Amino acid sequence: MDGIARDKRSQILRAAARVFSTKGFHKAKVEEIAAEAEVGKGTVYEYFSSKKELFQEMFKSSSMFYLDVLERKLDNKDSVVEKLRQVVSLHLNFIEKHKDIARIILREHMDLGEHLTSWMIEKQEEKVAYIQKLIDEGIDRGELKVMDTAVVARMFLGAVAFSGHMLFFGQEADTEHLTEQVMETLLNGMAQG
Amino acid sequence: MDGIARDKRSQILRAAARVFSTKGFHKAKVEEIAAEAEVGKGTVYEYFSSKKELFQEMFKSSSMFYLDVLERKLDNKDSVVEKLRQVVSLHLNFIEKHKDIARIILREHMDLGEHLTSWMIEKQEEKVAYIQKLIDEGIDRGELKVMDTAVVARMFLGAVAFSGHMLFFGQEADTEHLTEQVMETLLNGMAQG
Amino acid sequence: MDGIARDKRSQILRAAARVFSTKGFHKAKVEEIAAEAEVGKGTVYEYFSSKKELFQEMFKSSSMFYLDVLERKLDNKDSVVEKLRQVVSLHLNFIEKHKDIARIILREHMDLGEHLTSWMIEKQEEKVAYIQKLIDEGIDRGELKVMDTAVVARMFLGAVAFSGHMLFFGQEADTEHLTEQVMETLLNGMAQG
Amino acid sequence: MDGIARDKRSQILRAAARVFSTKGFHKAKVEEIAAEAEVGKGTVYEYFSSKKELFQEMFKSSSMFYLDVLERKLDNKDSVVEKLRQVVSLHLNFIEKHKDIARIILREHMDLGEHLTSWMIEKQEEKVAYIQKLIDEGIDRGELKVMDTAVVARMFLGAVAFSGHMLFFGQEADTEHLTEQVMETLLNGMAQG
DNA sequence: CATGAATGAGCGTTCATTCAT
DNA sequence: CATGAATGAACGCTCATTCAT
Repeated sequence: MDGIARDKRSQILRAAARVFSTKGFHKAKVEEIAAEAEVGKGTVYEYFSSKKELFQEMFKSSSMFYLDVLERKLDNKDSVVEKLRQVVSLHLNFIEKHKDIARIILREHMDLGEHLTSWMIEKQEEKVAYIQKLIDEGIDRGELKVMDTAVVARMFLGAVAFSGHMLFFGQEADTEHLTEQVMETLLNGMAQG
Repeated sequence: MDGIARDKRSQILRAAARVFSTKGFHKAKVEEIAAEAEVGKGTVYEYFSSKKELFQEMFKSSSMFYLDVLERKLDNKDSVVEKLRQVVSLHLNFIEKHKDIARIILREHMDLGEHLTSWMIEKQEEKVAYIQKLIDEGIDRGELKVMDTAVVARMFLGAVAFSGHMLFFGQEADTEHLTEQVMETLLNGMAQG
Repeated sequence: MDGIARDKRSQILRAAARVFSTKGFHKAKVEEIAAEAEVGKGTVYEYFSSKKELFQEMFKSSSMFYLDVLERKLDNKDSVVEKLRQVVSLHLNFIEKHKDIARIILREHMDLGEHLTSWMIEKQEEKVAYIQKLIDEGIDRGELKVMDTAVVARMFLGAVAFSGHMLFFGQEADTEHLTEQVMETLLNGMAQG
Repeated sequence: MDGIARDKRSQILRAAARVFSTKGFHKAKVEEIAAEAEVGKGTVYEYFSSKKELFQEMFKSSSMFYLDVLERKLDNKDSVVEKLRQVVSLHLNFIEKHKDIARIILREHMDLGEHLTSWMIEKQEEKVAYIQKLIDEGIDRGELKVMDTAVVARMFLGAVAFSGHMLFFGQEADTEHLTEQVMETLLNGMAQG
């Protein structure tokens, strides 16, 4: 009655992550999530007022976890380049380890109604802002070139996000190597000479 | 009796693009698409056997148009770098001009049932393959460094796709400038010196 | 433009018989009947005001044809027993030759809305009345026993109708032999001695 | 909370019997059956996966009930003639008491899609086989004449089924008397002397 | 708190019927 | 007369949400 199960709420949250990531928001049935969580259908509504809220909460707690790990690890890095490398590495390792949740984060552009979408766009913009701040810092320190950081921050995230697809579809599954490839290309470019 | 209305099929296709891009697949009602196209609900089913097929056809014709323009413009370019620049430029201009359709293409990672999703992933992988081929060619010609082209092709597309978000959310709306920024960063990297 | 096709009306009627008998009333599509008749869908409505009317007219003309043959053949028979034998024989031969239409007549108890049903019940009661009259005549002539003719007329038709199922499902396909069996049993009963 | 309402499932089944028998399969609306059963539309689908299944289950449980009564009553009869008389009597009494369900069993030749029809034909053929076995037994015991039992079994059922129409349309409503009439005619025939 | 039976709004789809050509 | 493109009323079914126990 404790230990693994801890409390019903996170039990449901974990089940939701599994089901939503497999089926997507619309195809996922509340009943199935309840079954997966080994609780009654009604119990889900004790903790979450709607399917939408359940999704948001699940997404929020996943992201939070993700961002928590990120910020903790980045604090003890000096060089911005190192920090960026950490972002890439963490992102790819996160995907590798939590394919469930990752599938959702990769799908961040999902089609969902009004508030939900705007809330997710907000979340995404937060991430952009975070990276942009990092790049700005890198320019100040002379580590990075002067660039349009708003654009480059988005490119950075896009490049990292799509490179993560390799872990799903590609044969390439070594996150270490993948991180190097991504950083090398982002830092020094594709051009010869 | 001609001109604007042209034929019902493309009338519906255009309405579908507008509605699907605004509401997403699941929230879009067939009835609303019909109303938007100024035809009866039944008429939609004269031309498309299901909502799913309507979506696919709309998506297909949009993509086709996009890829058509792409391939035509790329043929008369010599340098691979120039070709890649064209890819970026066309992508961003396409977004700028067809925000409706673009919203959908940007959402390419949507959650849709079985076949639909797999079909779209296929489409995406085609694009990856196309870019990868281009990069391979660039390496052969000595224009680009030796890289893991599978990874870099994805990064390239991710960087371009996300940079396009600027056109929706950012203040930056000059595609010319945006293209330069993106290419400069991708070719020469972010690192100083 | 003449000869086989004769006129559109009967062309449609024949197609209707084929399609209705194969699919039943509800599963039959007006469009399919039109196609089968090699006319446009709209043309059907030139001759019949609704699907229901088309069905009725088709049924009516089939029954009429059936009853016409019946009455003509019965006039030149003296004995009532001979007349009843003719009824059985004609019924079974009609089934054998026009399986299409027969399938419908066998299904006379179909589920159809209000008027249609009541009209068909009327038709059936007409047949009952006809047989009842025949049996009454037979009793008057001393050929048949005194019986509750209302009941026996129905039994007679029921026995004949169901025996006709043999032609669809059973191995027995010789209508001559079948007629004898049916008449023998109806006339002399099942009981030994 | 018990007694009349018993359980929802049979509540729906009874309502279905009433509505289907009045309107037939196609004209009956699931919503109306739900209303008749005083439950929500969705509740119907808690117990039956489709309208078709609801119909089948209703039909099955009706038939089962009918055949159960039949077989129980027949066991303690010695003479085959008595058994057949019981078949007739039970059939007619069943109709008299359960006009709802009877209307359906009388309509056994209904037009319904694929499986449903074939399943009902099967059911009918079972009944034929049952009667045929009975008649065979009667012949063995010397109670009945030697006849083509496949044909006669069908005739028997047809005669009984159609005689039952009297209870719906005719003035004759005394099942006792009706049974006698039917048996007398079937056993000893219509012919004088 | 926990449950799951009951609910009904909502939507995709069909197809008889109409009518402009 | 003949046509078939266009129409929309109608219905089966799903599933998020509620609430009596």
